Amino acid sequence: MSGKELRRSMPLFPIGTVMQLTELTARQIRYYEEHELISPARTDGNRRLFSLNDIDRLLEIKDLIDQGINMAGIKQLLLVKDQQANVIQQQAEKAKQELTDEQLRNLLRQELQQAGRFNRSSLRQGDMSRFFH
Amino acid sequence: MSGKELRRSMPLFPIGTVMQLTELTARQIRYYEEHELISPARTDGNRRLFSLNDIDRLLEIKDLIDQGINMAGIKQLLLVKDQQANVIQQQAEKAKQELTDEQLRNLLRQELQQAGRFNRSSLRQGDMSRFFH
DNA sequence: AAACCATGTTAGAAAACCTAACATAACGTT
DNA sequence: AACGTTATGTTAGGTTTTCTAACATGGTTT
Repeated sequence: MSGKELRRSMPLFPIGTVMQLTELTARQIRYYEEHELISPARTDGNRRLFSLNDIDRLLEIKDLIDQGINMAGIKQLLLVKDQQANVIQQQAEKAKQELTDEQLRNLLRQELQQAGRFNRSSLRQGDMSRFFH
Repeated sequence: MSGKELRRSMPLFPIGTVMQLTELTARQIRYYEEHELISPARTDGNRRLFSLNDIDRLLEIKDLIDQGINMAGIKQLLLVKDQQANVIQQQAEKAKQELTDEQLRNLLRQELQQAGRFNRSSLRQGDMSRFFH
C-alpha cells in the first residue's frame, strides 16, 4: 500500500468539483461523512479535500442508495468490501512472491468469485476511468 | 481528441491544489497564464480550474524555467511541442486504420526519434503518473 | 544607470466552503 | 391516523480561498 495507493488516496479535490463529478449535493456528501461512509481529508483551513478513492466511494454509495439501501446497510457493505479488498490484496502480494503457479491460479479464481458475489460493486471499482485517461 | 483527451482536459483542480502538486506559487501560475503559457478554465465565479493537462504543462514550464528559458522561449517551445503532438497523433490514427505493418513500424520509429529531439520534455509527458495510479 | 523580467507582497472584494439549525417529504411503526 | 425516523433541502452567519490590481524588489540586459 505504498505506490499506487498513496496516489489514489491523495487529497486533491474540493467539494465543488466532487459535486460535479458525482452529481451529489454538498448536503449529501457531508451527510455521508457524518455517517462515516467517507472520511475526506481537510486543508489547514478546514475545507474538505477528496481523493480519487473518496470519489470512487461516493459513486458506490450513490449506487447503493439507488438500490434502496440505507446508511447503516451501506456502511456495512463498504466495510466488508474494504476487508475483502485488503485480504485479496495481501494474498495477491504474498502469492506473487512465494506461491506456486497452481496456487496462483487458485487465488485468481477465488478473486473472480468474490468479485461476483456482493452485488456488482466490484465492477464499479475504478470507475474514475470515466473521467481520466 | 474525444475519449482520453476529454478527460485529461477536464477542469478539476483549484489553484491551491495545483500549487501543492507543482510547487509553484499562485503568483507564478497566474503570471504564466498572463503570458498565455496555460489557459485554465474558470468556474462561474471566476475561479481558475485546472486540468491534468494544465498541470502537466505547468511541470514542463517549471522545467524549462529551471533551464533558464524565458516566457517567450517557453511559449514557442510549448507551441511547437503541441503541434508535434497533433501531427503525431493524427498520423498515428491514420496509420492505425489504413497503413501497412511496414509503414506502422516506420511511424513508431519516427515517434521515438521525435520524442528524443526536443529536450526530454516528451519524457515528462504524463508526469502526473507521479500522483496517480 | 535605466529598463526589464520574474516573482513577492499587500489590500479589498467576491466566491466557495464551513457548521449548525430548522424544514420537509417519504416511509415505517405504533 | 398520528408519530418518529431518515435523507435531504434551505437558510444564516462566519471563515477560508481565490480574484484582480497595484506596488516592491533582486537579478539581467542594454
